[in-house]
Amino acid sequence: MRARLKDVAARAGVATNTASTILNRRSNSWASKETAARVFKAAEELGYKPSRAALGLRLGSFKTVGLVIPDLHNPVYTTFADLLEQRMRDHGYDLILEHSRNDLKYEKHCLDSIIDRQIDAVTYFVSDLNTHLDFLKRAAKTSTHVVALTGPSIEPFPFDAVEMDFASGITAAVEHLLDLGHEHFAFLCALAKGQEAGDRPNVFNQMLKERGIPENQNSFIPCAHDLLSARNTFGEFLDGISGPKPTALIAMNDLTAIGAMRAASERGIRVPEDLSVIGVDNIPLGRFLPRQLSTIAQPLEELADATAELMLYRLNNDDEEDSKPQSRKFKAKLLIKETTGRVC
Amino acid sequence: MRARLKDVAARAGVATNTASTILNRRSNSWASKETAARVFKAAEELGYKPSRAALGLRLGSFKTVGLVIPDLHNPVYTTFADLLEQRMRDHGYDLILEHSRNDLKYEKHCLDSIIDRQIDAVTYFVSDLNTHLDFLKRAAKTSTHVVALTGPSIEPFPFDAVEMDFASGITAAVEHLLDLGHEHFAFLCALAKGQEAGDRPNVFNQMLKERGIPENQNSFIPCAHDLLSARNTFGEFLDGISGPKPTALIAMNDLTAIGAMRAASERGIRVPEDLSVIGVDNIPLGRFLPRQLSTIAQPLEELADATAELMLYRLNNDDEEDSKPQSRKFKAKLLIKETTGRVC
DNA sequence: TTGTAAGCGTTATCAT
DNA sequence: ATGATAACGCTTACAA
Repeated sequence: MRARLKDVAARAGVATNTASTILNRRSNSWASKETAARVFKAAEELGYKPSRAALGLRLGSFKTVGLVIPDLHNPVYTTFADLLEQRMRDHGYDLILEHSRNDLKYEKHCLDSIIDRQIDAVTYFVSDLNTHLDFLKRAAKTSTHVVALTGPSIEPFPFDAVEMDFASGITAAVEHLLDLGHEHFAFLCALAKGQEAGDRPNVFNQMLKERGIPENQNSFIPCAHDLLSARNTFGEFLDGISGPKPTALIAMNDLTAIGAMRAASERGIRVPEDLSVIGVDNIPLGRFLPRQLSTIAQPLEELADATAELMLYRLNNDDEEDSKPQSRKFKAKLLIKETTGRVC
Repeated sequence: MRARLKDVAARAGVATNTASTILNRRSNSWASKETAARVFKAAEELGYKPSRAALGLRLGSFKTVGLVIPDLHNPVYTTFADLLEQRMRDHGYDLILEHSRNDLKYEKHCLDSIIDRQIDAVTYFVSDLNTHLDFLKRAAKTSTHVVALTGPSIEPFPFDAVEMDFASGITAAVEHLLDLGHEHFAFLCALAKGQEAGDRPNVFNQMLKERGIPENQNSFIPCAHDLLSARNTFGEFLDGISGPKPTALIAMNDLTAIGAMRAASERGIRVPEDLSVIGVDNIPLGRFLPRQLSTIAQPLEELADATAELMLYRLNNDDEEDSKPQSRKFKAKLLIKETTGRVC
């Protein structure tokens, strides 16, 4: 059987609590060096590890934070998870990773599971604010700290948030494509299951209209988050198109950009000669494709830093519940690589 | 504050243990429908969730299993993790995912952390058997069940194992390349930090020698697991080579194959015209590259099935500690796609 | 310096 | 049918 503190104490010939005090190097321990040494030795010999269950029960915390990502297979999220884990571990917290499979229903399940576990804090990518406002409130009730990873909000966000603004990056991308002479655009938008496109098409159309491109020269193509869906959706779009094909594609994430490029290549469409492609995320993989993927980059390290910082602040100031929600804002940057070119 | 069972009982006007019995639908509960309904209602209203900490302490288990993967950024592992998670969740177990960053030292840390958490069972990719034989023994002591994901072992493996045999797949790959007329081979081998190449080069040389290719026409190139290392290592190899360049490359995993192909493309070497490439793993991504990646495929779903099955068997038969270790064996299969071709 | 005892939230045993 | 009570392993006053 697993060794308990009691066993360690017995073997060292002290009382249980004495062993506890010594092992935790509590300041009120005036135990003799000798005694302390005996206890450490006993713990070592027995391979003693404190029971997380007992610790959790007694201390009311597992020293663990949660991260819910939409997609375990998208490198942008695993990269972020990795970064955040390192930062939290440096401060003595474990990170539990859940993934919601790009499904709003399942996301709710993940968040519930996080709360169940009495995790100290959670951070997650907010796909739809309304859907989760009730979660945020419930989390607040069980005193689970939340840091939301979200788009920019106009009103002050009612919870701690790391806000990522893609708008300027997308605008820069469009303007860069216009400079290259492109006039026919496609916009591939990865949507979670159960998520609506919302006003994204309008935003896109509006942006182009302001720059002299009429609405009938733009195509808004909703698809799922995975490679296969991107390939199929964009492929079917290409096959079904009647007028002139788009010469420029902006994909809402790098992974779908890769899927779309495959669909193009299957149809003899060359990138970037026939089609310029810009993704979003700047996943490491993008730099290792035969053509390095042009992309709108998220500053992942800074996002992880900010997230860790906000979490740790709450974790360390558990008392001051009333303090104002904080937010950190970041902007995406256009990164031109090898999948964009002048229109032929 | 979070609602406790005591609160639910109070609100329903019953004793704590009665509430427990009812909520868990224990068979000895002869509670009246009325009482039961009241308890369920109270639990609902209070948003009652049992405390994992208390449950863990009382039941001695968290109904959780662990999976340690070498690399969170390699789709083959996240795919496996996803599959295993689904299967375990179907049987009421949560999956905790750790990644050891392809570092033998850190892997040990991960495994320790798993044991610490009083997790019921753990499965992990054995990179080096000797390094971890002591872990396996220690796990046995704390009655943490282990299923090892490992290469084929000659002697019966002393623990439950899912054995993956790549040898026949690699042989098939070599023979296929020979059929295509290749005579100069490179072998890119991803090694974990702290891991030795062992007899891999010899196995490789021997296999080719038996088929008429002298040793000086083979290159064994060790590298790390990541894209960047693969690109740099293979790039430097290409730059430094004096005699004829290899026309065939077998990379020990798809990710490094992608990195190596990038290095080739940067040097104007075309795939497959100038260089045939075969990876290992059959990651989904491989099918969405401009050239679909030829690969040696692991049957991931079957591996996940087998792993889940072995784990669940131990979990459900906690008593029969003495029963023999079991193993399930699988073979990799060659999958020819678009990155292999006749030598020009 | 060390020991005693209470308590964290739950389940299980035994009375009632 | 239901209720007291002990126990899981640990920390932390407080007493000695």
